[in-house]
Formats: sequence, C-alpha cells, structure tokens
Amino acid sequence: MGRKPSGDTDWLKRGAWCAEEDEVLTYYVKTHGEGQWRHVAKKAGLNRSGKSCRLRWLNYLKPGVKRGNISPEEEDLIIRLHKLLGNRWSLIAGRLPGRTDNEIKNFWNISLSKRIQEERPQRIINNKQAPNAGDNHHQGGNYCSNPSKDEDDQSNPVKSNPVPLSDISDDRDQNSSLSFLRDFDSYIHGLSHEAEINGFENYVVDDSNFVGHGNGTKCEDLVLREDAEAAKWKILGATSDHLIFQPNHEDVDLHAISAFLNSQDGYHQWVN
DNA sequence: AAATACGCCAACCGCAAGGGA
DNA sequence: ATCCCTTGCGGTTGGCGTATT
Repeated sequence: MGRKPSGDTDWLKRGAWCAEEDEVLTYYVKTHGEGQWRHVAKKAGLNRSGKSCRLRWLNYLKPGVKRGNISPEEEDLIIRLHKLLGNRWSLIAGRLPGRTDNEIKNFWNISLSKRIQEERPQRIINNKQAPNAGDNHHQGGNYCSNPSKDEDDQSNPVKSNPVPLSDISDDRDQNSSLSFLRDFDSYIHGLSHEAEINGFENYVVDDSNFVGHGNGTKCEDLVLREDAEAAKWKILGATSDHLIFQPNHEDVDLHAISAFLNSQDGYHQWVN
C-alpha cells in the first residue's frame, strides 16, 4: 500500500485490490488451480506480483475464508494457542477454520496483546515458576523453539518430554470431540509433574531435537513413531514449554473446543 | 466545520526453507 | 555443491475511517 516502486518492478500495481482484479484472480485460480503465482499474475493479466496474488487469494478470495469479527470462542482459543505457540500465526490460524494468519496477527497486535499485558500480573502470580525460569537458552529454531520476542510472555517454563501417545489415557470418552483436549490436558499435567520431580534439565527441548532422545529426530517424527496410536494425532507445533496436539479429525467442533477451554477443569488447568 | 489523533487492517517487505535443474 | 525459483512466514508500513479537540 503506497510503497515506493523500485527497480524493475515499476510496472507492478500496488495497493488495494479492486473488484475487477479480484474477479480476474478468482476466475484464473478456479480454472487453473493454485500455485505458480508468478505465472498466475502474468497469464491472468494482472499487473501484480506473484506474492501479491497469492496473498490476496489466500487471505480474501479463497473459498472458506471467514470475514468479520472474531468470536469470543475464537478469541479465547487464540489466547490459549498463542501462549503455547508464540507468534506462530500460521499454526494458530490453522486451528481456526476460515481465519488467516494475517487476520489473527492483526487481531492479536491490536486488541489481545494489550489485554494480555494488562492481565499479566495476575497470570504471573498464577503460573508456576521454575528454578531456571530466566535461563532461556533456546535459540530460534524451526519447530520446537519459541520465536516470540516477548520473553515475558513465556511465563510457564515447564519443559516437555515426548512420551508415547499410548500413555495418554484412553479410557475417556473417545467419542467426544473434547476427548483429545482432555487427553492433552492430562498429558501436559503429566509432563509438568514429571518435570517437577526430575528437574528441568532432563526436559530441555532443543531447536528441533529432544535432548536425550535426539538422534537428530524432529519432535514430530519422534513422537509419531512411538506408537501406532499416534496415527490418530498430529502435532501442531511446540514451544520450549509444551507440545500441542490435535487429532486428525478435521471436524473438531470449534465451539466445543472453546467450551472446554472455558471450563474450570479445562481452561484453568491447561493454561496454568 | 476543520484539524488532529488514533485505531484498524490490507498489503508490502525481507528472509528462510524446500525442491528441482 | 551450487544456483535459481517458488512458496510460506512473521514483522512492518501506510491508507483510511472514526473519534476527539
């Protein structure tokens, strides 16, 4: 928007998309499919960069993209996921059907970050403090690191340790859309308890490896290999504090997730 | 009514990763 | 091994609408 043209990109149109451009891009993608964005721009006759086309499609034109206000349920989920994942907007967005990373990022930067900051003193009091809480030696890695620049936000420094997913209680209500969250809650608390007993050193999560279980294995591989049960689960991501799972059911009910996170047993235990 | 301040959000940029030649 | 291209991600910017003075 209003950026200075430079170099050989002078011909590129910048700024807000008009309805005609949207129409052209939508038609082109629907007939030719996504990908090859640079060629999309040329072949569709749009004086836009491939990047711009891709962004416009993914954020606004793609079917299923939800517009409008973030619901309280979504807002709550964003807060929970941000606590676990940090500024991994794409990961967070992936758990909010129809929402884009850009939208969630904006929402966070504008409204939630302020609110969280205001609530911080209370949260810090509620969270367990680890002996080496200030010793954050995880450098920015890809999967297991927490890239958030706001170190203060990472207030629960319980290190995670991969465990066989079969260890996660399976005598709960497997049919409920909430069961995976109950299991996750149980899992996290198991980790916290174990960490308290054994000390945090044993549960350091490296950039992409679990120290002590390493072998150059990424956490996703490490856990998924542990048990065939893992086929039901996928790892969304991880921070230096936690792993976060979700079953491969694409139809997990958002309202149910939020309701769980709002419940006394779910929300407070999971967060704290 | 006009000027200014502020908040929101769409879009841009730079960088990194992955894949193919 | 290296280069190039494409894609994806997170941070930042600037335009626009609204509120305030």
